[in-house]
Amino acid sequence: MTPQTIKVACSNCNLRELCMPVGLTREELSRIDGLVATRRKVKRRETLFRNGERFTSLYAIRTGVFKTRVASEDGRDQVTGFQMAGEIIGLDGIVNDHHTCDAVALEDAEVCVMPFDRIEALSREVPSLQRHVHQIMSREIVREHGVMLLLGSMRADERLAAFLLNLVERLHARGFSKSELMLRMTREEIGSYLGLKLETVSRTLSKFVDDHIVEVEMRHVRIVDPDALRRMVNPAA
Amino acid sequence: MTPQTIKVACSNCNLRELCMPVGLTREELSRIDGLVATRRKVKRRETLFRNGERFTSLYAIRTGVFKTRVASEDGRDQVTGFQMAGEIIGLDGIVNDHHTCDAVALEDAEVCVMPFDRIEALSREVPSLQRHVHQIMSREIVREHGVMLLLGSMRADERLAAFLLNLVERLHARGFSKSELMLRMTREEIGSYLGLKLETVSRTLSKFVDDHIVEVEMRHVRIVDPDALRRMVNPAA
DNA sequence: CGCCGCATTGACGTTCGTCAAGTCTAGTGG
DNA sequence: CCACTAGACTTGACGAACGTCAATGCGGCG
Repeated sequence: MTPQTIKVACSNCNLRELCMPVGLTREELSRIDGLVATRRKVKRRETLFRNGERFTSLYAIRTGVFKTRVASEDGRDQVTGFQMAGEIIGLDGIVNDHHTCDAVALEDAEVCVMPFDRIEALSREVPSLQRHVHQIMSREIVREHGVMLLLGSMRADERLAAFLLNLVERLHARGFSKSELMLRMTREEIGSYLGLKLETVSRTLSKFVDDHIVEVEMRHVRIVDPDALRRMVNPAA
Repeated sequence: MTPQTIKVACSNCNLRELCMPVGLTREELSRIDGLVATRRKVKRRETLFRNGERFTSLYAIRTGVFKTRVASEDGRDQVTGFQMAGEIIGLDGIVNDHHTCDAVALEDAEVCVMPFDRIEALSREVPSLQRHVHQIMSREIVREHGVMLLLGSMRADERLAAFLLNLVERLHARGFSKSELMLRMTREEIGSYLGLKLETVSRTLSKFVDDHIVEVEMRHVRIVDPDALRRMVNPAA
């Protein structure tokens, strides 16, 4: 076994508790080591894939944070999500064999490239991988339901509260602080995701600071009163 | 072959050009005839499944229109989609073995019940079915991206225009008119889907009538100037 | 025939977007 | 190393779009 093959093996990956191999037995895990064809580095501001490009692979994020965005032919665009280590992107490309959104690295990043025909072939042989692929897609559908609820029925402060709680929770699952986070995206990108203008994001953040709910120094956010944020998202609880 | 088995066979279904069997060969089609365990009738206002219920099956709509909705613990709820003949619902339940939204019939309806373990088993044996299941899920993800774009960046009139065009296009694919449609949902349900209040939906519809873009008689809508609607959704084109 | 849910319309208020000015920061090149 | 610059962020004043509240009309169902 060369160092190279060790390097791209899921069975050795420190993200295996979060990523593709979750819930697989040791034996299944070794069977899916062939999933990752290669790794790919993506520099800050560069795209992993773009709207219109041919779909070939799903990507598991190893390091870095991405945004995905869709655009209508006129200038309008919408950030559809922010993705971090262990999350899978590219699912949009399956239906028409071409991607329908852009994936842009918000910082230097690295992904595992998983050719989709390999995923499908292995899924036929490893039922728990098949189930896992279905779960990943279903999870994305459910996540988007939540975003629709947010965009369709929440005020600016509620949206931002939900956003911050979601980010810090996902970071915490990756071993980072429960209360402190470094934003990898601009106010404008946050606004695009939340259906707000950047000025509204900025003003709302400032209001949170005034209310001693968070402390903000540019991209660095410390959540002082998480319960206040939770009450905004869900007044009942 | 009893009449009963004929009745639930995909290979005999008049929706096979729209539904699960799309793109399958005759031989593959006969292999998936076992997919549908049974049919189920759902009366107007009744639910096919509810948030929290155990997930067992996907459902292919044979007749009728459904809405799906998510709710937060406080009263807020959001219609996440309207589904009609040939479309598949229940995908939200895969990830956690429980449904996370409600599916409500907007008129008396009938669905084909497809137990998910059967779908997975057959998918392993029939690659084109496997591919098709993946496409259905990916299509739902892409659809939701479009809704996010709508909710995040469009004005009320643009949202309503996009909604009407989308509905009439899907109805046309099912053999109905290109320009006339019967709404199966209330103004409030449309508003919930579009992130608007029912009064705004009503006012915006009235404005379309004043501008000779549509004719409206309660639930009955006739699209007089589809290009005007298209220009609202996409000013560039 | 009467009732109730659905829809329309108007008056008014709130929230958020727009426009503009000014500050801060990080990165670049002298 | 520092000055410069472009991009990112903040803040204020104002206006537009949409929500809220309320009155009224309409139509289908029992």
